[in-house]
Amino acid sequence: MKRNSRLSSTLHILVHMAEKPAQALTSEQLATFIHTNPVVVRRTIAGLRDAGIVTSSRGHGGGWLLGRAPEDISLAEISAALGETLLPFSTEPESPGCLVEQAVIAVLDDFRIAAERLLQEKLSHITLADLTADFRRRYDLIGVSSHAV
Amino acid sequence: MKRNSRLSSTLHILVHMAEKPAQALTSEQLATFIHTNPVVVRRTIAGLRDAGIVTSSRGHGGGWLLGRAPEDISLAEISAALGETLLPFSTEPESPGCLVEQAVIAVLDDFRIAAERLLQEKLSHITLADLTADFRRRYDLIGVSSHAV
DNA sequence: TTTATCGTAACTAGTTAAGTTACATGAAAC
DNA sequence: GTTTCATGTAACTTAACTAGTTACGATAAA
Repeated sequence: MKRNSRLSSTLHILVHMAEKPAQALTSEQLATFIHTNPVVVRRTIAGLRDAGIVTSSRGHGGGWLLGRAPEDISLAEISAALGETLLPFSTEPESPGCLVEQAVIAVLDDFRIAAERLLQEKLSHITLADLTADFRRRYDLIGVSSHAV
Repeated sequence: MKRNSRLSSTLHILVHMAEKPAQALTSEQLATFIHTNPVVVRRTIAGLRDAGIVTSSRGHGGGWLLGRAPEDISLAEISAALGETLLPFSTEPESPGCLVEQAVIAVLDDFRIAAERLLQEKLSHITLADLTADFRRRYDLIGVSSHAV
């Protein structure tokens, strides 16, 4: 799993879970999907469990399941549950008392807050169901072309 | 200079330059503003010179000057010149051929492109002049309160 | 009781970016 | 023309972050 691909890796995992809604998938299985380690998976999606997006169960036959219907899981929630920051730049003061810095931070913070709200709004309209639908389309296309050839 | 604060540090520097439009400021001076090393400054704002946002001159009396009026320098240009990525997540394929991944990347890429355009648009409306104006307001406020006390 | 699974702490390794040193290049001042 | 002051840049060091790994306790089904 590369740097900065936690969101896409997590979505990858979730689509697989959505495709097998009745079957608990183990961290081991999920890890193979994104070519990584089971512990990394558990660590990465621990936040999703806390947010109710997925559930986990221990012991024999245990594993991971979606916590609710794919239509009710938005990318905004997933991103937030991962603790991802939408905008990469920081606005932490480094020279408290410097008026120039204060002005810079004020303007940048205004932008950051507005931008974050905007991105969150956009992400809240994309659901896991949209992703599975897109996957299904691709899957069916391959099927058709296989028949054709 | 902390991680991820290249944009705000650079803006800090630029406001100082805008406040002394006739005086070439050395990397040494700029470095003290943001508590770092002259070489780090040169490296950081090298891209701004290539973009014409600032100019530099060597030798005795040399240093850095704004390349044009603060009203004509937008945060969008500055951010771009720094090589900053507005959105932090990657959409690089890691399992080419996996339809799930393709679906995830497709949806995420659509979002990323739209979001980037949106952020850039917003940033293009904020200029260095806005920052200096904000600084001036704060500066004058302090002055007034000093008089009052 | 055994086996399969998650939860989590602790450590290792790889990557990135800042910080630093060193020196060549260029331009003004004397 | 020599000295001084600046940038440009390569090369190295250091610090921080994060993925990856190992280990083991807790839990639940067979």
